[in-house]
Amino acid sequence: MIKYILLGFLNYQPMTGYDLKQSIDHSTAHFWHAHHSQIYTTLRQMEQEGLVTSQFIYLEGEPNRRVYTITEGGKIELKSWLEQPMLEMSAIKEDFLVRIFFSGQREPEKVLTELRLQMALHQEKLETYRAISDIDQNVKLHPHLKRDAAFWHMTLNMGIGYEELYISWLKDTIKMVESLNG
Amino acid sequence: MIKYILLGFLNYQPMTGYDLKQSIDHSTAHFWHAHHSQIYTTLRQMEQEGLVTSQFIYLEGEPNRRVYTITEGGKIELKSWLEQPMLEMSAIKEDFLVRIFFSGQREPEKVLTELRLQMALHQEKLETYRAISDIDQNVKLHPHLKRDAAFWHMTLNMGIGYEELYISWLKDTIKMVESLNG
DNA sequence: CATGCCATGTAAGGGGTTACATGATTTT
DNA sequence: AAAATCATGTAACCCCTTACATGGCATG
Repeated sequence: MIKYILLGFLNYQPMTGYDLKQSIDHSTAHFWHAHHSQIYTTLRQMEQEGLVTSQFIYLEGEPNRRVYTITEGGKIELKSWLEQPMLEMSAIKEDFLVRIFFSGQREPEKVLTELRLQMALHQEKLETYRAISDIDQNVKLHPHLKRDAAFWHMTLNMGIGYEELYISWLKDTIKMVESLNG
Repeated sequence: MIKYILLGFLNYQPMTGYDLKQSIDHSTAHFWHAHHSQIYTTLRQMEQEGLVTSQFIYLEGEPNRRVYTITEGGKIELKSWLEQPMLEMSAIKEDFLVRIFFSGQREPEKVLTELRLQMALHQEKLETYRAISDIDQNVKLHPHLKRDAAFWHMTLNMGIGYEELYISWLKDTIKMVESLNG
C-alpha cells in the first residue's frame, strides 16, 4: 500500500524521502501512516523495479538530498492500481477497542482514567484537523490541482467525522462506566 | 495483539482454535480480525510460553478438537496488559481512503461506481450489526458476565456509529463527484 | 452428488515496526 | 549550549496474509 501512496505523491512532483514523510504526516496519516525507515527502503525497491528514478544532490551548506522522480512505468502502475476497483470493505484494526472489549473485569476507576486520556488525545486531534488549511493554500499555488483538492477535502472530512464520532462514543462510554458503581 | 484477544476469550472459558475464530468473527472482527492460520500458530506459541495448556480430544463420530485452557500465567499476562493504560491514540489504516485521496485524476464515473459499491457493502455491514442479539442471549445464559456485556455493547455501538458515519460520508462524496461533471 | 460447515494444521513471503546509526543546520 | 529540525540510511524482527493441505460430517 505504501508503494501507491509514494507513487501518488511523486505523481504530483519529484520529492525526497523526507518530503514524502512530511506529506504523509500532513495528509494521509490519519488513515495511512509510515515510518521513515519504510519510506526510504520502499523507494529503493521502487527504483529497482523502475517505478521511480533518483538523483543525489550535494550542495554546500545544505544537507544532501536524494530526489525521486516518477517514471512512465510508475505512472502506469499507479493508474492501473486506481483503475482496479476495490471490491471489499477495508478491514480496520483499532487496539483501544480491544482493550475496552475486555475491560469488564477491570476496576472502573482505571478504565475511566484511560477513557479520559483517550478523550484528550482525540479532542486534540480533532482541533488539528479543523485547523488544517494547507489544502486551500495548495490550490491557490497550483490551480490545476483543484479537482484533487476536492478529494483531499473529503478524506479530511472523514477524519473530522471520525474524531467527532470517537469523542461522542467516549462520552457515552465514560457515562456507562461511571454508572457501574452508582 | 491477537495474543491478548485469545487470552481474553479463554479467560471466559476453555475453547478450541476454531471456537476462538468464531468468537472473533462474531464480536471483535470489526475492530480486530484474524485468520485461522494465525490463531492456530499463536495458540501453539502461547502454549510454549506457558500462557495456555491444551488437550487433544478424540471422539468417535466427531471431529478431533484441541481445547485450550488459560493458565494462571496467562491470566496474569492478560491482567498486566489491561492494567497498563494506553497512552497514545490507536493508528488506523484504511486503504479505501487512500484510493479516494488519489482519485483526482480518475474518471468520475469509475469513482462513482466504486463509491456505490462501498455504499452497498457498508449498508450491509450496518444491518448485520443492528441484527446482533448474541450479547443479550449470552448474558441470560451467564448472568455473571453482565458487566462484560456492557463493554461488549459499547464496542458494538462504535461499530454501528462507524458504519453510519461511513455511509453518510459516502453520500457526501458521491454528491461531490457527481457535481464534477455538472 | 456437491456444497458447505466443522476442524486443524504448515509454509512462504511480505509489509511494517522498532531500534540502531550518523551528521549538519537552525532555532531557542 | 541544548534542543529541534533537516536528512538518510541499515538491520532485525515480528505480525500478519496468502496459499497449500487434509479429512470427516451434514445438508440440500
